Amino acid sequence: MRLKKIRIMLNIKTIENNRDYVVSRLTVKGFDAAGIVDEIIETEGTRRKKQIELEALFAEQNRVAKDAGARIGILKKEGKHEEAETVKQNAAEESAKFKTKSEELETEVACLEKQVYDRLILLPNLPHESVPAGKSAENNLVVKESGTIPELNSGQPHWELAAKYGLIDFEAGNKLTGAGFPVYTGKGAKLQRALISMFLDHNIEKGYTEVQPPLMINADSGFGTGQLPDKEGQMYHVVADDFYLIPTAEVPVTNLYRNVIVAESGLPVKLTAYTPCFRREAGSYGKDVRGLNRLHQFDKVEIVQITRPELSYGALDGMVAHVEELVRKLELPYRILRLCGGDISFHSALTYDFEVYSAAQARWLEVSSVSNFESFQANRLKLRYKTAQKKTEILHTLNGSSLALPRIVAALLENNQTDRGIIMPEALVPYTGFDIIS
RNA sequence: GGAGAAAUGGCCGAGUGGUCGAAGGCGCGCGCCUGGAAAGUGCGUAUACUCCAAAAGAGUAUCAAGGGUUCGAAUCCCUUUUUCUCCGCCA
Repeated sequence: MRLKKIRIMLNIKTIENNRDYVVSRLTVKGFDAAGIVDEIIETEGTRRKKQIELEALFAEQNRVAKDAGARIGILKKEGKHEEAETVKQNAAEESAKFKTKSEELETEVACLEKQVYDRLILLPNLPHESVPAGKSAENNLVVKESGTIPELNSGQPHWELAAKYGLIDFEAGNKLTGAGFPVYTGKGAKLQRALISMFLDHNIEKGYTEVQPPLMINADSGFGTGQLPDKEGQMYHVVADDFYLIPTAEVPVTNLYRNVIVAESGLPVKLTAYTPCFRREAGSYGKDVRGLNRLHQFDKVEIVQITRPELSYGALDGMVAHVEELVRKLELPYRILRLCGGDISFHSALTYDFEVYSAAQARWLEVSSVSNFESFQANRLKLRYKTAQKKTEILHTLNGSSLALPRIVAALLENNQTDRGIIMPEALVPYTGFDIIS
């Protein structure tokens, strides 16, 4: 007998038991869920009823087959083949009574199941209570601002500085691939490597284990962390083998724990990974894509944590503090935002963004995004843990950038430019091997 | 890329159409034995979902994944994936 397992994406139970709460929370994200939620609850109710009926039919069929099987086994051993044949035919007849009905029900259940599933994946994660209301980035809440914004007399933007000092060749990237794929050269290349090493060391020091994951993932992984199906167009798709280029290390690293039941003693899981990230960024334009501001390929060091549900917000605070420390080491003026409902991502419950000030462009640039996904990803991933009492419980996943390189480089170049050249922050010098770019 | 072999529970490993959700062993848990331990010995040891107020109990599904044949599939057939051996290619 075959019955497809229901793929629990989100907790249907949560939706059923807290219908109004779910709907009202999702309005914070500007999402009108009432219709979908009601459909889910209704369809799921029907599905469950049919499912119970179906299982009862299967039980009958199994009973018939098992009884017959037991008798046939004995008869055959005794060499009574004719009697065995009779038992066989009786079983076939008896079973036929249930067959038609169960096949019909089976189709029906599969259909209902798909209906529920199709609607379930449309629902974003519920935002945390502290997520401010608001439609766009303007409504994000600045929770902290720190550092001094340098006063430049004749500040050049980073793309000019990059050309002046021979750090980045955007033209060459255009030739090799296309816009958004820069070529780093000389001290520019070394600076990349230095930042990556510094960031990784900082994370390792704080108990994160370094991982080097694949840069391509399959569809299951894309689904597990929520890139699929709703963000399909943002990933590069390798058609010949049906792989996707990772948009962030979060995807392969978190998916290490897809379909895993972790022992409670193994928690929290803390991983860090450096990878290039590939994003199609369809629909971007203007000053947002100038220079390093928005690229199709960029470098990022990521941190991922997996914790027990009751500890996830403590872990989120810890990660924010951790990233803040790193930004301070770079001596960049920064601010921390709590994203409002309209700006927070589909799968996040609470997100803090870090922005550094880019002096020559006179604007804030996002360099890190630290989020708690609560059980949203874990549900998709089927990521759970065993309690000391041997109960299986869902986990929470979190991740953050620590840090994304391009805009850090942009800010470093712009903010630290002097007549003599670009001064490196002290903490970075052991990694670059030079203290000034001139 | 070609040819062959294989995939079984936490691990090892038996099982080629029927009393099989799966022998046996290891590991693990709880007892007994012991002054204590080891050895020995007894019992128990997968996951998900559902029914039930809950417990007890029961049902369904799962032997790489998906599909098929059959009254009945770990076992037969098809597809896919992965692993091993040989050949080819290669950093």
